[in-house]
Amino acid sequence: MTTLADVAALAGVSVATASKALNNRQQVAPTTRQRVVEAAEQLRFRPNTLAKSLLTGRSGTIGLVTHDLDGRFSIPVLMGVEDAAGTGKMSALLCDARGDSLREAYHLQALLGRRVDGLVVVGARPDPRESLGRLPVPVVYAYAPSLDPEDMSVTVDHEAGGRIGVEHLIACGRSRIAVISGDPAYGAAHQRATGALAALGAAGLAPWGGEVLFGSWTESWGRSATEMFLARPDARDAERGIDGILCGSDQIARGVLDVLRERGVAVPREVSVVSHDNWELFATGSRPQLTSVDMHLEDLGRRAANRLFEAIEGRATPGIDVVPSSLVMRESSLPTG
Amino acid sequence: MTTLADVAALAGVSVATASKALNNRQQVAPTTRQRVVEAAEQLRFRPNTLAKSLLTGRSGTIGLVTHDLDGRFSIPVLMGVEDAAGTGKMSALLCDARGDSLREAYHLQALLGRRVDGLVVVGARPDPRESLGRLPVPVVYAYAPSLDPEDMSVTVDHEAGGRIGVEHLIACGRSRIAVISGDPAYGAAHQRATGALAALGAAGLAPWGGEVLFGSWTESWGRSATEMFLARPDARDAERGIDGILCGSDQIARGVLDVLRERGVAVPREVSVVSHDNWELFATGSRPQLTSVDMHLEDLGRRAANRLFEAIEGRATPGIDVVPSSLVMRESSLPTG
DNA sequence: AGATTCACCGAAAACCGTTTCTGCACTTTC
DNA sequence: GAAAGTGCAGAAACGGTTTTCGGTGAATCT
Repeated sequence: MTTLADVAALAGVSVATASKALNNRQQVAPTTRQRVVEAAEQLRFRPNTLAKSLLTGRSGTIGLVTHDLDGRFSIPVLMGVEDAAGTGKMSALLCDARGDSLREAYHLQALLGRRVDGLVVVGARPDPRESLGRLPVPVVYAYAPSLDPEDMSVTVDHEAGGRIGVEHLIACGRSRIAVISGDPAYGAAHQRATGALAALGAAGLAPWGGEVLFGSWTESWGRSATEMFLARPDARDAERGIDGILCGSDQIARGVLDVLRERGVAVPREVSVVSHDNWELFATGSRPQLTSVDMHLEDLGRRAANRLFEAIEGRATPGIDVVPSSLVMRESSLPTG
Repeated sequence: MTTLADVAALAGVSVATASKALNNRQQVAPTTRQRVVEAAEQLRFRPNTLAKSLLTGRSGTIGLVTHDLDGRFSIPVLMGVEDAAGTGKMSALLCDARGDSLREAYHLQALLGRRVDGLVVVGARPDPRESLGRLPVPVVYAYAPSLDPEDMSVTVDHEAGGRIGVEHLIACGRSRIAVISGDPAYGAAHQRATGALAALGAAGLAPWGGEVLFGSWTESWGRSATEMFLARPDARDAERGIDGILCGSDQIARGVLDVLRERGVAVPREVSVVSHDNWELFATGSRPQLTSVDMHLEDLGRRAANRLFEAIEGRATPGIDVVPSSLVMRESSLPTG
């Protein structure tokens, strides 16, 4: 690897001058600058970031600790962070703790040893997590917020997501709306349900069947729940039957659509279906394509990164930042007018 | 951040002794070593990796350049690399070039500036890619091999995958096997088909319908292809009809299953279905669950990383390393006996 | 007792590549 | 001929780790 000294030697100047020439500083004659630049190109000189880090005390790297790299939700967040870092001359060190706090601690130590300027911790699920406590560098919790309100967190507004979904169904002229949520062990399942119930209540409605159903995030649960609904005597009644279903995830919706199709229920004419997550592959692969609530996870990742960069600059902003969701409309819901 | 000097001061020794104590060197009395270790723990001392890197010329980091972070196939490879790095005291700097060679070049420069010890380049699709040429550090191409045979590459044996799939169907007692491949723009689509045809030929068979169908990797194509097959007059003939289908991907298989189900074709009794990729979510969410060829991508990533580490140690091994696939059996194929 | 050996430890320097501070020489201007 | 400015080089600093070398004291040997 060529060093600045090599460049300086080739250009016939001192390292000091070479440094100034390459960094567009004053006190260098244009011809000299030119000679240095040419020498640098000729030698394919790349300044050693590590050495600079020593001077500035900044490594220009952030630690990216994830908990389910193979999961559906971490990746978009990661992409957002990586994108924000790349445009800001920062690089991200990737670590996968796989949900294990021991692995997390191990990676944390390794990252601190590398003198990362900050950390983004991406949770495996949206429920709040234990804080890492005071660390020598700022930390932003993404997706899963920290339990400590003094920490910086960026997360999703699941309640608003549920509300948006129902409001859209109502706007489609639906009023007998069933709600099939996901795994009750997840806070998000409840929050989405709460938002949905709030929107129903605001319109003077109650969920079809009287209550929200909880199960799991799977297609299989979507199928079971739908069969349970259809088993009720008034399910397909023209006046009192279901005319809309809000699903806790695209996978659930996928199961729902399968059963509706099998039973000859027309979607969206007879029943409109709206789901959460907007997982392209599921949402566009199904028949009909799914209207779904998008959490804007990549945006969430970008925000997390930018907040971290601000904190590194000394402008920390404690508290939870909530990224609003929005609806992506497709065929499974039929908007009126 | 605490330095070695702080630790030495607290332990009442010199930095030299503290260094020797913490690095298990000779010339330190056991009691002294103990004092130093305790002081280090008390102060949460983490040696500055950057400072050491300057001395040794090794940064202990590798660059991880991916081309579709949100894609299905990069992630498992990434996980494998990250896992191998973590156990080997290395860290991975993540970059997403998003299929753009300009972005790739930019990230490459940034990584070289950070003095990474090596690079793993993960392709977006399995087709061979342009070599990056001679770089000051070793490079391993993962998933998408390099066109230059002197480079180090680790990739998938798609032909064997196709063979394995057909051999399994034959072992299930099937002999009238249709092959629905994916996007013909992908080499993998052809290689999988070639392997399938070879296995059929070895058993004295030809694909049902006379040829392999190419389309895209989508569910929609799986549905269309199946409908085309079923539209033939002898499709469901007891003697000459289809009794097995090999699909180019789980998504295609998903579409295939949907149509078979709609048409009342029993899977696996009447027709056995085998697919590629073993994407858990698709393979286990379908009815019946899919038998699928697994590419062992995480293993591929681990191999790539380990080969890179060997190259960094000076033991480079040019050439293409092919990771064998294997079958994961589920309900969609009915093994006999 | 005096000499020798040895284990243990500390001071100081080297080291990595870059930036920046300080000062010197030379030129231009009044 | 003094003052001001320009262009450049030398050397320190950055933050650690490691190494070299020499010194201390205790134990062993003569």
